[in-house]
Amino acid sequence: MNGVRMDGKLGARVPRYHRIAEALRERIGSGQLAAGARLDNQRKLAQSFGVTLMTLRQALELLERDHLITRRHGLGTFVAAPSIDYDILQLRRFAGDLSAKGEHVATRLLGTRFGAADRRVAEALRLSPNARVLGLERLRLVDGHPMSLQRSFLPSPIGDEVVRADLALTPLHQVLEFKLGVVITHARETVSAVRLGRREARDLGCRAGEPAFESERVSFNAAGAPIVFDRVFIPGDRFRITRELHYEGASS
Amino acid sequence: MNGVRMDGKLGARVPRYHRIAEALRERIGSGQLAAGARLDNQRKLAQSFGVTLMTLRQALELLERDHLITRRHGLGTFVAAPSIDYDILQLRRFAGDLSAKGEHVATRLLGTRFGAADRRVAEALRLSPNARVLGLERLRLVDGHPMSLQRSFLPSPIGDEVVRADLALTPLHQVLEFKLGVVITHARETVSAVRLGRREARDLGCRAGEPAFESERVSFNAAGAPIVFDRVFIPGDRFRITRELHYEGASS
DNA sequence: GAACCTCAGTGTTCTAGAACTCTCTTCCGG
DNA sequence: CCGGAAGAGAGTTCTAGAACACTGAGGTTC
Repeated sequence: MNGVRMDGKLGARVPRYHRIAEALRERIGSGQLAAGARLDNQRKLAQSFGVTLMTLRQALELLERDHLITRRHGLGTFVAAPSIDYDILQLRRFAGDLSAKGEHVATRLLGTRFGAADRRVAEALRLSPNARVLGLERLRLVDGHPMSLQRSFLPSPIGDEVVRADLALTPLHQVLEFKLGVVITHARETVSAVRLGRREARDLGCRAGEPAFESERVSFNAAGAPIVFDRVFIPGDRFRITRELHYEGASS
Repeated sequence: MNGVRMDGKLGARVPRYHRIAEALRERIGSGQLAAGARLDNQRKLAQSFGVTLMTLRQALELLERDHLITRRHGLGTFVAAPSIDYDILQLRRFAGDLSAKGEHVATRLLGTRFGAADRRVAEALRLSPNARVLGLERLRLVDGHPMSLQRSFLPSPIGDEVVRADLALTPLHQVLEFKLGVVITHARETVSAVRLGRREARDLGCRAGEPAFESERVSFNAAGAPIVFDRVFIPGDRFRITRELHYEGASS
């Protein structure tokens, strides 16, 4: 990173197996290798990349660690169903979380609209029912595939400012922080398992009735005032929550 | 050829590099290798275990993935600082310990049975596929209503002991701790959203196809050996995950 | 029909090196 | 005193196999 290797001769000192993994990642990302498809067997792959079996396997190792493929002894190597681990212990935000794993994350703004808050939104934001709020609808894409549908609601004073920013380019939390000086310090999140509604399913490119996570989150600033309410839908086959638990019991 | 242990059929066939990782894990766990200590260099370690560098490195790979060691190019291999995750530790279990909330919780034992481990179970418990495991099926009732269906799997040596206890009366973790001296110190849990199968729905008293949480958990003892695998189903309308998030001054 | 056997295809483990890179220390020339 | 060169010690990448183990399919036997 810092040590800039500009000396042309070596240039790319990326290990062979990294490059192979990259090439395969490409094939998977581009759809050339669809989810569930079986790759060539390892010996063939090794030969086609001109490396040893061991080297190829190192590449597969990388991909498996990222859940891009699964290997099954005696059967073959398969493109994994797209599914993402959300390490619930890491409080990093969604986008940051995934990009840390080397996936390409994009956000598509589906629309913004002022309207009346529904009951849950009003309650969460401590507004009177039917108060005017700004609603944002965004689709998160991971490697080009829809991952989650996010509906955010902001109280109209804040919303008035936010709506002037280019949300297609600037993440919401940056708009809040740098344009409005509002910093989110904590949040409360509730996750439940639901059936996808028709509209949500359409936007997410799957069938209505599919099981999904629904996460409702209220974010607060340091003063404890609610700033934004998010409702996120994530199809169950594209997402997992993992966490580590530590039981202390021993010394008590 | 090399000391292959042909003992019986159970648990044999553990790859060399797994055993080496286990041995090192032991040294680290016992304090023989303190945090921050540098291990022998890889070639020496390989020699002392009587394997090739490549094989030894596979063992180190495992340990690094578990954050037990860190490797630094040009410097050496070090026992990792026990840094990770002090804070958030919600020690309560995901599906357990609802009793903390004052509800009346009961457990009904639906059945116990020895059988062959399925792929996920075998993998999680590090057994060979189709190894014999004890399966327990339990229904958790909160205030008399079915809340969750829990299927637990234990390796047969442990299962043999467990099955003699009166699980209708004694919680599993107590049986493990007081009858077998096995203490669960940590676990890894993965939660996904699924559709309930017919059998599960029947036991839980709801309709097949309903959205539900599925939690898979592997519990480990202090030595890092997997002890029990749990698969829990909870209908989506009966349960929510709630958590508080605190964003530190991370400037990213 | 059920249970067993065998076999081809595929992933997994392991060997015995060789060459390379990275970090730090030491030493030499200025 | 400073700055670079040299070297030692450590991790990393890669080769060219060989032997082993798992899965599923298709026969064979009872």
